[in-house]
Amino acid sequence: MKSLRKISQVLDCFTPAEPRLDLQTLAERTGLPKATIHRLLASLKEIGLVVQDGNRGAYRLGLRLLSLGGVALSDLDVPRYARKPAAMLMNQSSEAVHVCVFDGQNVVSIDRHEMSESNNEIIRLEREPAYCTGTGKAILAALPEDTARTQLTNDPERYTSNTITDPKLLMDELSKTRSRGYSIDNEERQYGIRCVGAAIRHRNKVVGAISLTGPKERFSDDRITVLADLIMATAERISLSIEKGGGVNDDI
Amino acid sequence: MKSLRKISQVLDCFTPAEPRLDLQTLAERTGLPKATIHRLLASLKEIGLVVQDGNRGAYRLGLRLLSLGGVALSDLDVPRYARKPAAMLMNQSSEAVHVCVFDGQNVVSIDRHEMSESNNEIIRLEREPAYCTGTGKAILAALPEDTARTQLTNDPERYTSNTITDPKLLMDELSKTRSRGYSIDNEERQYGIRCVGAAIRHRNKVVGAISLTGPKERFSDDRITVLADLIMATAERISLSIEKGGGVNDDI
DNA sequence: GTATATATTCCTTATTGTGGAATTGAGTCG
DNA sequence: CGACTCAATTCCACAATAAGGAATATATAC
Repeated sequence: MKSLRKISQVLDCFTPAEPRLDLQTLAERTGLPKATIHRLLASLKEIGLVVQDGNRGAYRLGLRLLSLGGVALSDLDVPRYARKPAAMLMNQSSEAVHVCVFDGQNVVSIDRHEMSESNNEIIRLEREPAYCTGTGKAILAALPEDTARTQLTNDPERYTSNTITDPKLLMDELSKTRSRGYSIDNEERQYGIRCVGAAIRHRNKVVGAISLTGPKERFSDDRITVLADLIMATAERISLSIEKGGGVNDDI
Repeated sequence: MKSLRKISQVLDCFTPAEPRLDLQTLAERTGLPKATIHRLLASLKEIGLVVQDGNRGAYRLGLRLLSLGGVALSDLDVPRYARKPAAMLMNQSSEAVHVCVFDGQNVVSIDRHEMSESNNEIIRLEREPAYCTGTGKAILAALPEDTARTQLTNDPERYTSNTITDPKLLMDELSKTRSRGYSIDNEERQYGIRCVGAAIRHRNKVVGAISLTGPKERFSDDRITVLADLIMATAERISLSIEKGGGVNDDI
């Protein structure tokens, strides 16, 4: 179904940074003719995946996507079982905790626990790039090698000078991560920010990951070793409780 | 685009209660031939909106929907501005608070504040039926009459003996809600549960709603009057802060 | 009031989706 | 272990449907 691939391209143009786009921009970004995009958008509007401001205004994604996403999420065990251990981990470490789910294709951040209750940011249901985040790398490392390689096909974007973009080096990094048991993000996504992450498993398959994030000043190599133990213990506890909880879900 | 309508039908089959469906079930529910659905699912799988267990297993919605939903949500002001007032409202009333957003088509519950920190349930990003919930009715009542009528086309499902399913009666109920300034859900969605709700506006357009929910024992008619004042004040405060916050979003 | 930029509609062609029927594969029971 | 059953998957001839260049309508700027 060729048109669906076009639709996918169109949907991908919308990002949290640019949630509203006009026809022209969409045409430029996708390289598709305006008439085509217009028709696609009209159809997407009809089924509620896209909403248009006013009658001739900008287009944006519809909330139906959110409720459908809620259905996808409700099927997973990770959010349920990770919530409390994640909160505990935050208290133990005094650092920000992130929880991600993985359904075999996407790494999505679903929960965040922070010490400062400023918390003026809503939970970000963002798709995280896998190759340069604590959670993402933990997940990639826990995948079978060839699956991981597949995930790395689309060429990685560089965010900082530390971002590992060479697929070969990335595979090496994953193998290091694997033997270590935890992942490290050393300012690969954002300058000044380091992470430690570990995979959450169910029936020997990765279903998510958990990570600690903080400023590099607090995340010295030594402290990372300490945090790594906490993270791995937490990930292990979550994995076990999913297993015991009879979690029949997350079966990828 | 005819196939997109079919895709919409397929996606709608998935619910939190039944997040995994096999081809046959989908064929029965949609009334479409299996070959057609199979092709649609293959395409949906390709773009990550649907995931399949193993190679021949059940289908379920992909997390890409969640990240796309996150983009849709990130564009709205309500979650940002409603969070704190909602928490305050919970403390004032000692009842559970719900926050919904509305993008002109969908009413989606995005936040919930409860006293009991048992909180073993993740935020439900569920689509709420509009015609029988506190938030939904508040939103419908705040819409222009004809828009509201349009929203009520698809025949309402009956959840309890109190559910108002007759479109005519619903329109009356909305007009009552409008003059009252707040909505009441009197065990219309679930036996034993009552709600009071009020709309959140931006530039004179509804962009969401907030509600208090509780057991009917605690939600006597008298108490509802008291809670209604709280709810309306909170909704008003949120509306104002969106307005002042220069919220350029939520412009429907 | 005119110019310009942008969204929208039109219309013909051939590309693409359609779905009944046949096939393949996975369990299951004797 | 081999036949049976049930569902998922693939095939393919047919026709409906999406494609997209060009024309038109609408909003905004000047």
